[in-house]
Amino acid sequence: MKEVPKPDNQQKNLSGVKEIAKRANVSIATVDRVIHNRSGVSAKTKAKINQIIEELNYLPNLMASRLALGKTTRLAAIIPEVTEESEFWLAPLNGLKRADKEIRQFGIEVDPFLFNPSDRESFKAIAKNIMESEYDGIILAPSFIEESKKLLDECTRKNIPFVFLDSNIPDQSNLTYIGPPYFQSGYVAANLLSRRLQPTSKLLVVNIATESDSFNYLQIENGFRKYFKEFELGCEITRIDIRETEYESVARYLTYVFMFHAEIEAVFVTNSQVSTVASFLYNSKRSHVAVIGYDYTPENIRYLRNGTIDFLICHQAEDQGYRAAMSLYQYLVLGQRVPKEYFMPIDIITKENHEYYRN
Amino acid sequence: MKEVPKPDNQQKNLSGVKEIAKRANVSIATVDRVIHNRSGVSAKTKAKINQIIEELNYLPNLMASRLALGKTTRLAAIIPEVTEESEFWLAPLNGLKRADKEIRQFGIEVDPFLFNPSDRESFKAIAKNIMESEYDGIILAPSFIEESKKLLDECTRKNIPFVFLDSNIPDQSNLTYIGPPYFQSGYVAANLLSRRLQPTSKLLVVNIATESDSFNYLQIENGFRKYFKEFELGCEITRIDIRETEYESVARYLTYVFMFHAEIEAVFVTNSQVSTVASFLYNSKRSHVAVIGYDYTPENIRYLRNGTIDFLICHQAEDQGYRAAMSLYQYLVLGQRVPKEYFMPIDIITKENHEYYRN
DNA sequence: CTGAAAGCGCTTACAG
DNA sequence: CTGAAAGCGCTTACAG
Repeated sequence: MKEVPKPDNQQKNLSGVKEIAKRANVSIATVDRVIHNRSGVSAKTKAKINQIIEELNYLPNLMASRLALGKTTRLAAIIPEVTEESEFWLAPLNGLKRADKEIRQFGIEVDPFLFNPSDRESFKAIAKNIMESEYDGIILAPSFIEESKKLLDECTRKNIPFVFLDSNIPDQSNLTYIGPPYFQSGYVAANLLSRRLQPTSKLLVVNIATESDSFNYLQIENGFRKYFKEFELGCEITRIDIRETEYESVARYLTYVFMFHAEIEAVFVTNSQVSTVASFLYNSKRSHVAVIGYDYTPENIRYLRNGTIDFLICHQAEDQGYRAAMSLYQYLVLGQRVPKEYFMPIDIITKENHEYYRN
Repeated sequence: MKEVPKPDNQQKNLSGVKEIAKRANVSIATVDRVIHNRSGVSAKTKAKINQIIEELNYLPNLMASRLALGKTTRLAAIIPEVTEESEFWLAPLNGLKRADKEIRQFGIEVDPFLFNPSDRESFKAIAKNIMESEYDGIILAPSFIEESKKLLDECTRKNIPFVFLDSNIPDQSNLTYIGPPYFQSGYVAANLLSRRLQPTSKLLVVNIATESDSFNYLQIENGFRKYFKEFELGCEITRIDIRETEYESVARYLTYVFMFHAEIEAVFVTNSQVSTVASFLYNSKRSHVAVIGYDYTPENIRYLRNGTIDFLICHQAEDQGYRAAMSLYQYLVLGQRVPKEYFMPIDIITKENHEYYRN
């Protein structure tokens, strides 16, 4: 059908700045001023142009706009570095990179800055660096609350939008929060575990974390307990906080706990450190204990596959990074509105479905 | 910091067609010819230009290219219409619309065409229509196999890329398949049900579908049975095919089945019609029967919430539509390679996590 | 086989 | 307060 000559370029773009200018009897420069609400246009012509814009249902051509602007919008993403204890953060980082790759050609750049999650100073140094570098938007995993707030106050003053990634600080002027609904997530964990329990079973809740003000686990635990209360399950819940992440320390604590509570039938680990607990249970031949925890990390998947971990709850970590960047893009570049919160789904990962999961 | 004058435009783009042209001592028109592999360039200059492109690590500016091209790429999406029995298709349709909205500004347009899934003729009519309309790419839910093949042969002849959505036809020259891994999905269903069963339990597999050559359910059932075989679970599996979708017909069949197999403890419905079965079980007060089925439709969610359905397996139907369109965009516009298969995750939806699910 | 020129739709100094 | 003109990086007739 290629040979059929198509009468193509007779109708030129009937709703560009040119057309508006023509109809309003002004130059395109003036139209441009009105479109961007810049000063220096008489109220009268401004009104006229705006009316024509309405009539024409004008939408600016984004490609042309970006091309002419020629400037690049820069986003800084501040997240924990990826180490053995924070393997989780590989996925959000990948999501940020995917976003960068996708929108770079439209003049948006995403620069990741990785801080050491057990070192406040490393965070401060990065925050300082960023504030000196004139970024147009910030993506932030607010592990260190006070330090984060300081940074964000400055952003607010400079009118730089910022989004929270993976955990939220209430009452901030963030553009949006991209992350899990922690409370409900804990509730789901409880439900899954309860399917394996008797009303009289004993369970253990384990929180393993070093530094960081992370309060996510509190919401998780609240959701978890809510479930047992709601259904009046009489399970005895022991909880333990471990401030070290190495296997030896964790094993020592757990050995101690199991000494006093040998009948524990189920363990809930409130974050991705679940593989360490699984490792302990595996090594100490406690295969009957049901285990549930968080996140799609290689170690966790290993223990999911060998049956030590029964469920992993995941929140599409890669997508969190991607969406965090994209919401700034939507806001800054496309001028779209962005919902104040974007909750990730609560994904249930088992041995059977894990291989098709896209973290 | 705005007042600091930035020495900006001194370094112009050092890797555009202009720069290449300068270095190669040719005009940008010639560079353009080489970039797009058009004929009419001497082997020698072609080689030289290609070398410079290498050196400069040149990547064309997509915005400028689309802007200059001025033409729009048109994608046709052929999927079942959304009716009471095919509510599933609302989500992929929404995904297609989301893609359209997102890439329209780059000159790509996604046109949905909805056929009646129980009327081959409606499909044929649409196929004919599309073949006459010069689309640049096709998204197809291949419910009617022979008719689809006819359409796709023509696409292949005309060199129009096409992608399969939600179900696959083997051995076709499709760009990609976007949809569930059906076999494994059935396997997961079996695993979930088996958690509720004794080794001697009886179960029922129900397939409800009218017309359409859909063979997805076969893979699902194979995966389902594989699980029971693999773990040597002695459960007796009854299966039933119902070629009507109205409640009355389904209820009649099921009444009959339960007459002979009163002890059925679990039902697996191989598609989104699970709400009809749930409705029957609910009405006949068989709340002890475990139920699992497919898809996040309003009716299904209703029965998930009231506890009749225990699990829904979902495959991110909205995203399927979105990704189907985006893979054609990637291929046609961005010139990227696209994986031959993109399997959706196997999502497990329960009463507890459904409200955060993004279908 | 090759190049000069106009143009895509918007933006931005600059001059008035 | 307003406009003419050059330019963003690429594409496309058209002329040679």
